[in-house]
Amino acid sequence: MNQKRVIEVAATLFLEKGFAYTSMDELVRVSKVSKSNVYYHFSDKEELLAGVVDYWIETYQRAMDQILSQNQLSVEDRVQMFLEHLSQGVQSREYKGSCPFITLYIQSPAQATHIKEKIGLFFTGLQMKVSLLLQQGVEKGEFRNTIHIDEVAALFITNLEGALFLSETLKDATVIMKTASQFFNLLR
Amino acid sequence: MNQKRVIEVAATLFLEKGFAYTSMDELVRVSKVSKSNVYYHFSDKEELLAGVVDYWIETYQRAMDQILSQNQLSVEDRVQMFLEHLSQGVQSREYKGSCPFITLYIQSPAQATHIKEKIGLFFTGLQMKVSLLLQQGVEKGEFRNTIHIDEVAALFITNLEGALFLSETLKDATVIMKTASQFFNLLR
DNA sequence: CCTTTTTAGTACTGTGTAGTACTAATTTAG
DNA sequence: CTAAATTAGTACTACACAGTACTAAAAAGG
Repeated sequence: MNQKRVIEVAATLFLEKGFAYTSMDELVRVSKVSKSNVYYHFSDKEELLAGVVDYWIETYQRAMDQILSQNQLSVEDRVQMFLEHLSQGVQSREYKGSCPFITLYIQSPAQATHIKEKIGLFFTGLQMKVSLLLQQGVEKGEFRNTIHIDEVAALFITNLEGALFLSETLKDATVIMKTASQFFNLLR
Repeated sequence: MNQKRVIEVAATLFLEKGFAYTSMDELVRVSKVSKSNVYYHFSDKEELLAGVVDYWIETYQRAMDQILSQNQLSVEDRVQMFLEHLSQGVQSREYKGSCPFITLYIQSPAQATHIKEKIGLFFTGLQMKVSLLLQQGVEKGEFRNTIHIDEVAALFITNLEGALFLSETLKDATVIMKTASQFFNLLR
């Protein structure tokens, strides 16, 4: 079970200090798992990074599935609940690594192509989920039926990612909720 | 004039390989400027990074001022011209460092607070410029006059930054134009 | 022409850090 | 009970890389 612990510690260290600026020695110190044991589970630092990416993907996937499937609520309410959840995470990390995927993607070494691909796949999957949500919203009459679902879904995601990043640079998590509510405003 | 050359070479190396993954030795090799001369102009690597950030800020500021001030064109046309320009840059760098500011911000060492602040200021300045543009668009009747200028300006920027990042992960620059045109669609 | 600035070259230092080697204890599970 | 998996500890290696020291030649500028 040390493997899990190492990943969890690395997951926050990589966000708060950066992948390149986090040494294996520090990971050992913070996680209190012996170095030999760390290398027993992960052949090198890059493999650990891959594990961390998987960790964040699973974490976010779980949170999304849990919140977004509450079909009794309006689409906008569900999305806002999820964004509130994200917003909390950003603040609890003190605006470091606001979006784990942006942070890890950009900090991955150039040769770690499989990691970048993994993150790319996550976003294409995300796009499909958002499309389904918008579809629901249109059917329920929440949004006008003249919108182009897939394109607007892409717009939602670009806005979300940009909002997460800007919340970090501006140290202000409210942009996440504010820009989203403007977005929904424009869909009515 | 070697100072300028060093900055220009570093500006692209830092985007394409990453700040932490670009060694001063490689910079010396590529720029063909002697190491002693590099350190004559920049006291350390972080100061060079600051210079690179300034370089990108000036570059983008110039491009924006030049394109966005063509008042005879519609707001949407001007913005689309600018985005086309950005899109070219992304493709010419082969989807590495799509948005220089995201890339440099996230790759800066945690203690480089002045660099992060500089980028934060750039974005607040950008927000004001976009607000003015939207104002113009409303006055010209391009956009409906019920929109909340400042909040929608924020939405535009978050979308733009997100689109730049996603274009990198998806290796598809068209999201930049596509999401922007959806955005303008929603403003009419 | 003389002073200051900019440039080059070469060799070097020191340190941070990823990863290894090896032994041995402890835990898990069949 | 036994074999395999997991964990710890300690010491070590090898190397990349930021930054320095020093000398000296060009260039620029007044």
